[in-house]
Amino acid sequence: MLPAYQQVAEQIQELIVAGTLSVGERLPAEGEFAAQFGVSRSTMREALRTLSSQSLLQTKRGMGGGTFVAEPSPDHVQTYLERSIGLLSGAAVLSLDDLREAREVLEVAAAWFAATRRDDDELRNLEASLASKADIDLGGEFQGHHQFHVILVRAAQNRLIEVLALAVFRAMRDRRNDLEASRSFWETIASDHHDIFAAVVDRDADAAGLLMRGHIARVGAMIASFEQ
Amino acid sequence: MLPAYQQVAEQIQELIVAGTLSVGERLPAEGEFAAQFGVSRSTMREALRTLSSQSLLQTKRGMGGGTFVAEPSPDHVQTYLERSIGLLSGAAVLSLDDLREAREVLEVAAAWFAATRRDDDELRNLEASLASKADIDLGGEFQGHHQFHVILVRAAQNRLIEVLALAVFRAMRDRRNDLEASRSFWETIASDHHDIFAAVVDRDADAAGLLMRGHIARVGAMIASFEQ
DNA sequence: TGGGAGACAATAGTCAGACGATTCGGAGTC
DNA sequence: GACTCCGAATCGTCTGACTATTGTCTCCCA
Repeated sequence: MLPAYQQVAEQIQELIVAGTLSVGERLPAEGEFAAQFGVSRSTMREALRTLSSQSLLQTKRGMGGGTFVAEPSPDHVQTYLERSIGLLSGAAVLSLDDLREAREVLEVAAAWFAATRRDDDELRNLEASLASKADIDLGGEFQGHHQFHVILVRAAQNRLIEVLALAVFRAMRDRRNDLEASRSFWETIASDHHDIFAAVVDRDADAAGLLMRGHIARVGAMIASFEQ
Repeated sequence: MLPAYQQVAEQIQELIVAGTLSVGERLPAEGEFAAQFGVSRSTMREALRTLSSQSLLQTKRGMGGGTFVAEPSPDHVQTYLERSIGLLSGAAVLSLDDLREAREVLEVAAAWFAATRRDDDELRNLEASLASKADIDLGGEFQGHHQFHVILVRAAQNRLIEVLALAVFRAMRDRRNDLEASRSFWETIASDHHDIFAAVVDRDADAAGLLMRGHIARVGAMIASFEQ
């Protein structure tokens, strides 16, 4: 027998997923809603917490407050996914190779689409994230190194690929963050980014994809060697 | 000011993500734990519900029960992702093209890896999911049509790509399920699956990838035409 | 007449305490 | 030896009260 709060949560979730409750709609006040389901207010609150934490609901306090059906948000999904991949990776359910392959698949495609679809704004932002010789000289790691990937993936103009790619990318970055990267690591990255950028400028999708593939393979190999 | 249950939940989540609390570890009983954080038991329970619903914690009733740090599970992530993509798609945050492209990217890669890595067991299962002439004659839709993709993606031997690909695939399938598919739709699918299967048998990764790309493009186009 | 202060109302958030339900293990019995 | 019963630990549920937050309305005063 499932606990009541879980049964209630499932019923409400079905109403949301099926669209019976529409986005932005306000649910009855906790006490009233609890009565409708034949449970106490505390049980109802536990059910509501369950759904709020999954970004299906949203609560506001005070007069005119209440519980509302939340608008689906790619950002929430990305955050959740990033954390989950991090945990799975930490628990060795996912190997570094799993992450590297997934990242390659997603970001190669993103590079390909970006080369096809980029506009001038994105091109400017992309260029700004490239490392100059001086940045590298300062100490190795440069500020734009992750920004480059973020902008590139967004330029692909596919919100789903963006969410998946960035979640994998960030999870992989967090895994590397504990490690000491050499200066040549950063020089390789900076050089790769320049090449990819050039291909995107030329709208050469195949080249952009191939260069991204090589880039991720190199970065993956270096991270793997650090972990030894 | 964030509610207390949310603050407490965040603190506990940090302990889990940072690994201070390790997988399988048992937390203090609710009352005791609440006292440690200086809140009431109800507030602590709301915090725990928040984390349980994200599969970070797991509770067991009865003697020897309690609250435990849950083992990260790809299945939970896949379920959550599938539902989220469905909601985003329903709310028009993601277009059918977004889904189709993401699916193409992931499943083409999966087909490529599967052709390289498949073993004999997977080959047998894959063959069993192919439609016979008789299946099609019966009424169009055949049982194995989604099973084929599931087995193929698993044969790619990358749990992360599997989770992402199946979530996208299932979200797209649910979107189609409301529609009436013609008989030629199913015949095309059956024929494509046969071709892909042959390439996987031959360990011809490039062919498998190309055929899968064509397959998904065709299916996507047909779904798009139904939605008109 | 305009605006600010303050009361009011509706709502979620928090608390305390009690009792019920579930589960495990061990004692006792047939 | 197996079955039954009992007790303890824990989560699950309920009740009722109080607090905090926030939007609105009213009233008074400049």
